[in-house]
Amino acid sequence: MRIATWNVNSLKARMDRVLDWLERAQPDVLLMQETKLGDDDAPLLPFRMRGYEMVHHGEGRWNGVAIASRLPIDASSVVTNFGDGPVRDSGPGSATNVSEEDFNPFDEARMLSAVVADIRIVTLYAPNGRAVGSPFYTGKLAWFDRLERWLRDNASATDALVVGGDMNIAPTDADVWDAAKVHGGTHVSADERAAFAELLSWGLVDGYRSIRPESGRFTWWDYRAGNFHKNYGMRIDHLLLSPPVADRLVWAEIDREARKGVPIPSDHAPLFVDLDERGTEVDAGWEGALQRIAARTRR
DNA sequence: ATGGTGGCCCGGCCA
Repeated sequence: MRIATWNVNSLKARMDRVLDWLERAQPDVLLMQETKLGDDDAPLLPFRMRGYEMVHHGEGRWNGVAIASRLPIDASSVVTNFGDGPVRDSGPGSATNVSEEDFNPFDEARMLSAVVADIRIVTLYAPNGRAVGSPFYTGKLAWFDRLERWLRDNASATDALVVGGDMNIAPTDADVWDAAKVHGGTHVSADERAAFAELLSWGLVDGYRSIRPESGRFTWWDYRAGNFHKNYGMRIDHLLLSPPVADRLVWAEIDREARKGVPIPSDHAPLFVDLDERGTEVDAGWEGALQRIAARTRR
């Protein structure tokens, strides 16, 4: 079973790239972020024609998250915005921006979850934060607090769980091209990294890092200044796996090819994990599962 | 050191 995540930076603008990638990479489940669509504009039919159901949670002009799956999505399991109610409409004709004082990441379409193949999938688009210490940064940290509370209240690390997406956090200095150059900025601050570490201490495993120890592997590169070609990037997109899922992990990869070419693709590359075909029931072998994961993880 | 690019939709915001 292949589970992927990709910040597509406008699903409308990237439709051809995304559909081509589905054909090439054959993910069973694709978590998407920054679709920049309202739900009424979600392109359900083109995905359906390729065998993928899609659930979408959007607001119009910005943000927007989705799950596409060629395994059945349990419609009764869908959760949006941490179950906290509707998000704002940022589509045409609506207010186009909010002041710092009015910024509230919970007004925005950043969280969608559904159960697929007995695994609870969570697709996340974390706030960017803009500048350390700004209200947007404070809101980012509050948003991670809400995520952690939602996990505590609605899930257990003994559940089969994949929490993925554009987290906008590079967990360690090995996840950025130059720690000195990014020091002081968002994505790498101590508080953001603590929020990420909190997810791991709750019980989630960083799927990619758990089996890929090398530095210099990124999921995002700024469009500007030829950063992609210089590999000036950050590993800010993640697939965090609860132990029953992590125990099935056989491979993880970032498809850098998808960041290349014309017309220009998203500034993020897709990340995927491959799981073996065992089920996710590990009750009988829980300790063994944890030991296998620990033995495999090299940090 | 600054500014570089690309999405939204058409002036400026957001990443």
